Amino acid sequence: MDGTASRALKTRIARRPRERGVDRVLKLFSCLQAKGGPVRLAELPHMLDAPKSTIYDLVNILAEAGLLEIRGKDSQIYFGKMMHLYGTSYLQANEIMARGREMVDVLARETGETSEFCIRHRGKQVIIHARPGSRPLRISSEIGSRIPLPWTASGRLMLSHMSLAEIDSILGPEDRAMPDGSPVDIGKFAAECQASRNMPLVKTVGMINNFTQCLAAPVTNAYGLVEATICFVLPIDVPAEKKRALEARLVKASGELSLMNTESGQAG
Amino acid sequence: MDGTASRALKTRIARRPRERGVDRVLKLFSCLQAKGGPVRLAELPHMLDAPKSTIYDLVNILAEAGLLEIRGKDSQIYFGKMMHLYGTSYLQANEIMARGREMVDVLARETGETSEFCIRHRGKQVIIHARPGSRPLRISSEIGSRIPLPWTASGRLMLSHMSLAEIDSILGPEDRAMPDGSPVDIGKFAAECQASRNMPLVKTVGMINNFTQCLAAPVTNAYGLVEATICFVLPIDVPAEKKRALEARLVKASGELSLMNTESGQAG
DNA sequence: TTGCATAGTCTTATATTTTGGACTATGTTC
DNA sequence: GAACATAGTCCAAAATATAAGACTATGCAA
Repeated sequence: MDGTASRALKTRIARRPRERGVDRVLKLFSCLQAKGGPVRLAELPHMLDAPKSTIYDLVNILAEAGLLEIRGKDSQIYFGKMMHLYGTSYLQANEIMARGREMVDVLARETGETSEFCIRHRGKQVIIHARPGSRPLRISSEIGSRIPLPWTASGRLMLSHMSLAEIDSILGPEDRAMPDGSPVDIGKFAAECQASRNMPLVKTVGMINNFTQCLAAPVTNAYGLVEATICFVLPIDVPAEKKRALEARLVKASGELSLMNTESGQAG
Repeated sequence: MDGTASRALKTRIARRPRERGVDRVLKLFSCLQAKGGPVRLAELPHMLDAPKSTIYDLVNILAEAGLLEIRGKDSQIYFGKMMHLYGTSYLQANEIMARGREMVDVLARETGETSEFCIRHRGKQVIIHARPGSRPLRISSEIGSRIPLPWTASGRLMLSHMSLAEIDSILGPEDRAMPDGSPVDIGKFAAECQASRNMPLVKTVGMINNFTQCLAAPVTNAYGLVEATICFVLPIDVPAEKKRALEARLVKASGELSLMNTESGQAG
């Protein structure tokens, strides 16, 4: 009506005067996850930059459904029992994830090193299970923490089957800078991803910080796609021999987890 | 405007011409949970009695957010990785639930009997973790299955702190009939609930069917409220001595799980 | 008690989501 | 290849959810 781009504007640009309930809900979940613990209901509208009436309405609906819980006289909000139940259902339907979690526990116990199980969500890797090693050094690997894919070995594995265009479309603006702020060269990064295709193990040394290195191995589904990675996070100065042993152990773990059904090898 | 009950009608009666996105999402989750596994996307509008366009739209949004996953060329829909992550966050914030799950595993291993961990959701109990016993008999205790509260010992415990009015408001129409179809006497049921208050153990024999009995013990939070129950599901003919031993074990487990902080005894 | 701050409820209008249904795409059968 | 079945996309209109903000409730301080 008013110009050339009226349709385009309509899609998703600029924060519109009103936002969809579902979108608000997704942001709410994401926010709670980021916080890592209960948040006061009265604080949520501010945190989400959303109207009070909307948030009170939605939270009540979600709490009624058991996806959220409201606790105490100051109405602390956090995930609810149904969220847990649905999450459990996911695990039951995805054998690979359930076994990955267990494997992390086994590896950490066996080796004493910090072990993680990671998946991809959009342009980031998400740690869905982790077990700290017995070393004093505490490496920041909280469950749920998100790291841009270009920062990690895991990230390269999880993108290894994708084209440059796909990779480019997946990375958000905030995923295109390295920890030191320097921009990611997408072409080079995509090449690294593709180079890691079918590799049993990828290592990055000092990429996130100067004190740690990471060993990552792919966990593939029945179609041969990398669904997750299993990793060790190690201090930079691990003795060479120990490192070699850890690498071998990780590759073995990866192989045990991966579902490489020969029959479905050419199904995808 | 048009009569006495216009406000009341506006609230939730009759399926309105349109339904809210959030409500559709909740029904979708519930439906997937009930199915217990992936459902074809094209089938969902029919299953949910919802318009195609709406479901396709919502599913895409939820899949993009990682709460659902779309798999294969026939677009199988099921819960996604983020659902699992959020569910895990719930567990981390609710120590009691995490320990309850572990305890079920311990009890089942130790005794060889079917053990369950249950919570309440509206007028039903929901099994959030279960471990089948070593007996041949398979009792229907799938994780996620829902049973009306009046059918179980657990149900009585979980309502034990409530008044008749509260109990009445919680039970939906479908929760007011026993397995044999006979209606529940709410007054009598509420009395039974209140009688189970502070009981370390409640038993029901042959209530759901004639072949099983159930032992249930309360798991209370820091405020002394019953947040969950831990149970044994046994065949009707367990030797008396064995039964006594199981009862004792369950009470012990219940005590270990329950958080009865003396300091917060009068906080609620 | 008054005044102030924080929390939560309720109402009404408008901006937008939901919806029906037409349309396209894909695959299967004859 | 035509006819059909199934799956998925797109559009414009109507119905209603979101949002703004007034309002009430609660708690605390002076």
